[in-house]
Amino acid sequence: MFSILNMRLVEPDDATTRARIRDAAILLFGRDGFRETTVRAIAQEVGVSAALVIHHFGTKDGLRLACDEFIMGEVTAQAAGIGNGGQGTTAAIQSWLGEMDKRRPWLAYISRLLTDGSSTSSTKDDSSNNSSSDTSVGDRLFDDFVSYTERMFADGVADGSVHESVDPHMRAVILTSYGLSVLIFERQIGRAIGEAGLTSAAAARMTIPALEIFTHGVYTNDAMLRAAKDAIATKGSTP
Amino acid sequence: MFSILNMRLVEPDDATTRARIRDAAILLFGRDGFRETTVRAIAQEVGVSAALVIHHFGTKDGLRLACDEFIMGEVTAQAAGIGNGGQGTTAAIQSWLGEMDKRRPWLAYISRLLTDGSSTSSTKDDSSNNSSSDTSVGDRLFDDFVSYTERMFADGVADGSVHESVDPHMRAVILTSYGLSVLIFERQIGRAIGEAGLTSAAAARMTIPALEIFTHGVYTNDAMLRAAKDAIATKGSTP
DNA sequence: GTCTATATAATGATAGAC
DNA sequence: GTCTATCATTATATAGAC
Repeated sequence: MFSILNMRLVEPDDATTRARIRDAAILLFGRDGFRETTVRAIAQEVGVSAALVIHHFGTKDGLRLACDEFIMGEVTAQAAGIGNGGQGTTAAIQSWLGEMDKRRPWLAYISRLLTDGSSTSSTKDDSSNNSSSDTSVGDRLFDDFVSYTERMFADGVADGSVHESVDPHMRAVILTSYGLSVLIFERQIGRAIGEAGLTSAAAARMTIPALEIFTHGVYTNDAMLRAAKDAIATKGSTP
Repeated sequence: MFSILNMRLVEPDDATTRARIRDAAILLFGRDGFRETTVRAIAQEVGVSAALVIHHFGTKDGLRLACDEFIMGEVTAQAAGIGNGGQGTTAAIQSWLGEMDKRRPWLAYISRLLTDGSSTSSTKDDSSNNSSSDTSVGDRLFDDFVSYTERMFADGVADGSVHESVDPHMRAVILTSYGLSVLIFERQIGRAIGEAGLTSAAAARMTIPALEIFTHGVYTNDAMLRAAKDAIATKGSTP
């Protein structure tokens, strides 16, 4: 669920030079950031000339676009089988934790996608919507997660496994934000427990405390909640 | 608490050129990122020459350092009076929401601080610790929040207002990550509800759904939690 | 497809006048 | 303190041979 990115573990990886360049770019962009990664560095990583990189993708930004599209294609923003605690959930969680390490290079890229900004182009739908709105690829990814989360929790409310909320949409936004935060802060989280980033060990250690929060909350009473409701309620009348 | 940054609202702002340059730098670094902001752009924002910027701070990185130190000094990572729902909490929440807009430029800088990496120097303690560890300013900020959160929740557990956790440290790390995520995703969160970023209106709308989560959780039963515990427990024996 | 130059532009930083 | 050149470096991108 939150914090869970499930991906198709890509086809027998085509080893064309173009693909190898793209993969190296994803690695370096994800590790160092877009602006700080040079075309030369990517070329060197693959063992080709910088000119060849440009030859294949036109410009550095074209390469970035190709990386974006590849990642967006590979990421299916869905919550594995870890839906609502039904049977198979235990196995699904184990499988997810086990394959964590495999996915890490892509996770770093996704993290950049969400925080770096820019890169406004779309996969292929410039058709109807050419209004000024500059929704970046990262924005679209975030929105997809929100939609998915909202739908899933609506189902949960329907079958009684999830509490109702006064504002289901906002709750979905918040939970999406929380879930993705472990990607953004993977280095810090890892450091805090002596691991090198979001390793499977780190992910495993996070699971129980996180589920504690989402199962029981952290507060034993609703004093905070009531105080906040009062604050909001009286705000309009007393600015 | 989580997601709550409280700052001293700075002294009558000194209007020395040096300070004005630093403020402009904070604005642009926060808005566009360190690498993408040029010395010339900062100079233009202030209305001086690029050479003067360098004259005052030595290098661009020196300027960044000055910004880091300024922000770290201004930010007191503490949870306003919004501690445990005691009296005064309502007023504290209102005050926090009201001053939200004022703080936004700094929040953007802090967001960069947490995600941009680099900038390894410390405020003034290079003394004992010159071991290879590269703890960035952002890392230190994150760690400070974790320490603060952990301490606060330990108090909460002691006075009965907060549930115990199987792993209090990890819980603090997770809650810090969640709290800071609203900074990182301020643009996306704003967009999701038709606001321009983390305005006070957006913050207000977030408050109740967030406190719902931290008061009741989202799940109505502990099926997920039990499944996860099983997954972790059997993992060692069946890899 | 792939390479070796090379053109071009932008940026951080310096020198020295005022 | 502040400015106007100016330098040196780096990075993207092009040209054209193989």
